[in-house]
Amino acid sequence: MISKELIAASTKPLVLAILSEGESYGYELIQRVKDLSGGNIEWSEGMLYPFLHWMEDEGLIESEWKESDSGRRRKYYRLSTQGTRTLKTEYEHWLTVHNALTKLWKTVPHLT
Amino acid sequence: MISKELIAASTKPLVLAILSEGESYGYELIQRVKDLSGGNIEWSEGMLYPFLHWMEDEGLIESEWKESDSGRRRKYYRLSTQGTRTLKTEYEHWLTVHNALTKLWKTVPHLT
DNA sequence: TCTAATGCATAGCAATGCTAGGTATGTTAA
DNA sequence: TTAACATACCTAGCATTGCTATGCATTAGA
Repeated sequence: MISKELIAASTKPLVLAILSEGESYGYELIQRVKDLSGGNIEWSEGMLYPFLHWMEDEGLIESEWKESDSGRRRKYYRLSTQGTRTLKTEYEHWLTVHNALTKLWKTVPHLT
Repeated sequence: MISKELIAASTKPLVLAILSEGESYGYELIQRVKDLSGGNIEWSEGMLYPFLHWMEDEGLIESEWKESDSGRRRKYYRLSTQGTRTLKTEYEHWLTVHNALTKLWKTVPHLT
């Protein structure tokens, strides 16, 4: 069970990176991340929807209601210019921390 | 400026990994992490000390007051057996998330 | 026609992060 | 001498926030 801290830290970069591939909507994002992580990352709707609203308020993503072929209405999100920039800094910050951790892990016996 | 979410997610694995090299104390941990990260990760004392107390309560680390050669008293921490186990699961969880992110980042143009 | 899956939304409060403030000692420079 | 800085640890207290729990609506399948 992945800690809520790690979930909190990875949600923004994950959403931004997925949307960089093309538009998507809440429900699909949840499943995409579950798939990508082999079932280890499970977002709840109550966590993701408010977060998407917040990201939109921050100008990182833009939304549009659309009718899917099934007739169901979905709120599609896409990256804004600002979101694309933020994806890059999120990537850099993650690597900064990852590199610090990697240096340490290398010296730990029986870790890998 | 690294987000508080990313700081929160990385503090536990960083402390555990540093202590796996040998005992250390609060003030030194703060500097060690600053060094390791090229100055990008700056822990505050008000954040770290309560966290170390919490880790000790959880049984991840053990402490001992000692007199340093300079005559100053320091509270030295070392990994417990439980802490060593937790270091391993923290490592695995981090990699799970890191791998999911890496898959996505590979397809993003101009990211690297 | 009942259940499960899809799909979005938020009130409300329990939990918590960490700012801001405090204590104390050793060292260096003026 | 003594001021200033670095070292070293601690916590009260509360503003902030995460997300559980719940609700609504539609479509698919059994």
